[in-house]
Amino acid sequence: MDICDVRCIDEEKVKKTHQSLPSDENINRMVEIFKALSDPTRLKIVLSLLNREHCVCDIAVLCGQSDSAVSHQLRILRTLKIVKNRREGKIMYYSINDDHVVSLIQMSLAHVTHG
Amino acid sequence: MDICDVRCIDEEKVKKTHQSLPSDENINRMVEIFKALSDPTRLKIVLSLLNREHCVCDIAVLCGQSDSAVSHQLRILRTLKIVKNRREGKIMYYSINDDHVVSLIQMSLAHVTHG
DNA sequence: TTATCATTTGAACAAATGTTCATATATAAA
DNA sequence: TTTATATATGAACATTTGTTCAAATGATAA
Repeated sequence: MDICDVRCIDEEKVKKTHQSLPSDENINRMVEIFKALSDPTRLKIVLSLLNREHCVCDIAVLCGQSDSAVSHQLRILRTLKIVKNRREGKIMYYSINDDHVVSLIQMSLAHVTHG
Repeated sequence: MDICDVRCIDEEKVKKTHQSLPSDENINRMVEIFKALSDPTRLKIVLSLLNREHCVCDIAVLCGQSDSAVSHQLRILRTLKIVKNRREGKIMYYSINDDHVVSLIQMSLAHVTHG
C-alpha cells in the first residue's frame, strides 16, 4: 500500500487494518465462493443438493429453470469444486463437494430464518 | 411446485427435497447477503471494518479505490444493514452492523486460508 | 460570507452475468 | 444402425453491475 501522496485521515489505524487484511489472493477466493452463492438459481441448486444427490432434470424442476440453464450453472459450481457429478447410464447425478459451503449456507439460513 | 406435466426422473426424491427448501423469500434474503460479499471492493470494505471503524477516505485508501466508488459501495452495504455510520464533524465513520456477516466472513476466511 | 474538506449523488459508460435457443455429445434401447 | 433420452455447449441477447466523472451536499474554519 502506498499512502505517501494520498490523503489519509488516520494513518496509524489504516496501517494496522492493512496488516490485518487477508492477501488479495485469499480475498479473491472468498469472493468466488460468495459469488457462486449470490445467484438465486445457483443457491437453489446447492440448497437442493444439501441432503441428497439429484439428476440435472430433477434439479431443473426444483429450480423452475430449463435443463440448459441449470446445466450452465452446474458447470460453474463444478468448476469451483462446490458440486461433483457421477454418471449412471444416461443420467448425471450431482451432489455437494464442499462441506464448508454447507456450513456457510446453514449459517446464512439460520440468520434469515431466526435472527 | 407443479410436476404434473413435467419430466421428472425421481418424483419422490424431488418432493422430499422440495419440502426441505427454504421459502423463496428466505432464499432471496440469503442471495442478498452473498451478493453483498461477492464483490472484491465490498468484501475488502467489510474486512477492513472487521476490527475497527474507519472513515470513507481511509477505506478508499485500504481498498485502492476512489472515495466516490467506495461511497457508492458503502451505500449498498448500509441499505443491507451490513454496516452503519456515525458522523463526527466532517468525517463519517463506518463500522460493522451485522455480527452474523462477521461469522460468515470468518468462516470463509478460515476455508481459504487453511483447508 | 467565502473557502475548503469529506462525503454523497446522478448520469453515463463499460464490463460482467444469466438465460434462451439451437445444436452437439453421450448413452441406451430398438 | 437408427431413434430417443439426458445432458452439455456456444453464440446471442438483454439485464445487471461497478466505476468514473462532474456536480451537489453538509460541516468546519477563516
